[in-house]
Amino acid sequence: MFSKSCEYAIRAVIFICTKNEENKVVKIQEIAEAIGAPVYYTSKILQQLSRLKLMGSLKGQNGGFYMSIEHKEIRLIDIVQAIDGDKIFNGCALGLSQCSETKPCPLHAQFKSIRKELKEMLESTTVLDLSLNLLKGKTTLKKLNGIIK
Amino acid sequence: MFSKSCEYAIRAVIFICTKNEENKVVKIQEIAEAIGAPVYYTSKILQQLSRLKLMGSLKGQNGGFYMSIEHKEIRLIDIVQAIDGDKIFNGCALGLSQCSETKPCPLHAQFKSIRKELKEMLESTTVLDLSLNLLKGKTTLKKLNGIIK
DNA sequence: CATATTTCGGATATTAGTATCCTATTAGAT
DNA sequence: ATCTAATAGGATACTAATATCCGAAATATG
Repeated sequence: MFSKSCEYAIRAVIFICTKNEENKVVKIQEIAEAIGAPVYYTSKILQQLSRLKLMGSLKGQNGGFYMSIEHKEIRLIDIVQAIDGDKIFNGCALGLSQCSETKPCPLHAQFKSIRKELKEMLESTTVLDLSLNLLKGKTTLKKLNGIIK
Repeated sequence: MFSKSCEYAIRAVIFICTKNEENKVVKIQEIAEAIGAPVYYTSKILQQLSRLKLMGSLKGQNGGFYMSIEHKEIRLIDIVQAIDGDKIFNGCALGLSQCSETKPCPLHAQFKSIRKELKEMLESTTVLDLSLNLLKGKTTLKKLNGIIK
């Protein structure tokens, strides 16, 4: 569904949200460890998100990544779009470039509602929503057990 | 969503269905040309499906691939599963191996109905359904224009 | 100011997916 | 029987995704 990069990105933003109350920054080392992803690779992905202003970053000592109040209102679709582009909800299921409403591929109709539901879900879900559920213990992220005091 | 291999596979089976009335076989050359896919690569994929009895094949002169009446009743899910496995409808959206109903990832609930709809669609759609729509001109496949007499 | 610590960004390595090539095998046609 | 046209299958090449490495830039701290 999503690329591995995108999975890492989503897991990372959720984790950062749960960790940083009032703009406290989280180091890449801690993030990668917490979400079970390779450190250097994760750093590349977060740099990308940072460049797009989907999260904040601070260089130097005591630096790291953070999600401000505004960042926490970011929708999942923005993260997905930043990393994977929009082929998931816009591209043809059979990979046909000319597929459209007027020239539909054989699966076009069947995929329509699925795409729609997926897109609406990604549009309506904020990073904050997900991080709150995580903090409440309703959901789990790799190695996150124990951060809830 | 699907791998390129899987896209080719689905396009191919649909095309073969539209072409072969009463078990007439279609050559790989014609199939690949019709669906706009590389010949050798497509042949590998169809060999895979043939080995799994998801379609038939005949060697030698006048050989090729075909879909018998029984093959036409094959569900899309069987093709997808054969090529891509079941991670699309069973795997965790965030790539977490331990994600489950009791230990859900932060996106588990949101994805539940999407997965379900996708799976049900793939389970209920037969290759024949899709090929019929194609023959009726309701849908289009690359370069298929003109085969409808 | 110097140092330590962190992200940034360019370069490289590894792996998996996609694509091609070639020989063997099969079976119809001559 | 031989020849020809097709799939089968092993081997190889190419490409994109994933993962790692390292030096540069920034910034807090002593």
